Amino acid sequence: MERGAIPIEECPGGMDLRLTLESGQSYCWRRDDGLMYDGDDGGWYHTVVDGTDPRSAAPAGSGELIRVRQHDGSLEWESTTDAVPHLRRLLRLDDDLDAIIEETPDDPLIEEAYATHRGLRLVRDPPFPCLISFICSAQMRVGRIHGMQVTLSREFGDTLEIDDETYHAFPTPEQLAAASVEELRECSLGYRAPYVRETAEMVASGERPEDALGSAYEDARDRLTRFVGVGEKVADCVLLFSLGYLEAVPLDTWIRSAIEEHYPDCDRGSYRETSRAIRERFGEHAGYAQTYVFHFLRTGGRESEALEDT
DNA sequence: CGCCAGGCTAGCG
DNA sequence: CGCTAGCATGGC
Repeated sequence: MERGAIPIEECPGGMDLRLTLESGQSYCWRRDDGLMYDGDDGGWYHTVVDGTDPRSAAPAGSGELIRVRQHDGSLEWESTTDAVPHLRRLLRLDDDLDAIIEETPDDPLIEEAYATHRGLRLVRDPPFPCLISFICSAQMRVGRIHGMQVTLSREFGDTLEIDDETYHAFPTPEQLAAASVEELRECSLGYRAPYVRETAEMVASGERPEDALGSAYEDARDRLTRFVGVGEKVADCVLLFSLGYLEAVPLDTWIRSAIEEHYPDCDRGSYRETSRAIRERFGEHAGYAQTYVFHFLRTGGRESEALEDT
């Protein structure tokens, strides 16, 4: 495997890998020890990325393994390829956190969240895994959403054998579309199983989530809701955590309670209008403020400690 | 046991 | 349009 390191100084505004990968925005990374939300700084995370153009008829098993940990002032990586461009893309290492925080409107809750979890970056997950993982997220806890993605990868994804270790890629649309609803239910998907299957079929037949790119924000959100199991909230998650719409603010139960408590004037009844009001309040990079506030509220304002298991 | 979790769909008025 | 019942599953 190739190896390398990216100094944290090259990440404007800093970087906290554990916060970034365990704050409930990405379900595309695994800890080596199999546990999320536990363990010390310095642990290794890994993911498998497409090694080929997704539009080509790629042969199975063409994925690239990327392993990374934060250690000694840098992001150390090991990979079957040059991981640097992948890490820059997936972890948004070029985002200037200082500038983003500076441009955010003055607000006590946002400022406390930024101060507590400094170094948390948004992610740029691959579109299909992001879409499926947030379809699975409906009425589900963060730890279990992660477990569902692990199971889906193990049951339906390609297998990579590297240095006597076994890694699983997230299943392709074709692989998930070929699964039966019963098989998906056995992965503890519950009533989300038919949603996942039907959406996988749609993507396999050519309607891809990344086709929303280029549309204005609300048009892109409307477009994503064509997928089965995708409403406005899940669409916002895909826009923010995969497609780079940094103004998206997913209105989940935590943010709704924050609106009720801290921004009651932003509650306009409908999702669309409340979304407009809170985006106006949070500024140009509203999605960054949302992600910090979400994690801050979900962890009860604590700086860092073990949260949930599985 | 009841309640809740990064909600959505279908069916109603 | 808006409103709501029903929906699987597991942890506390």
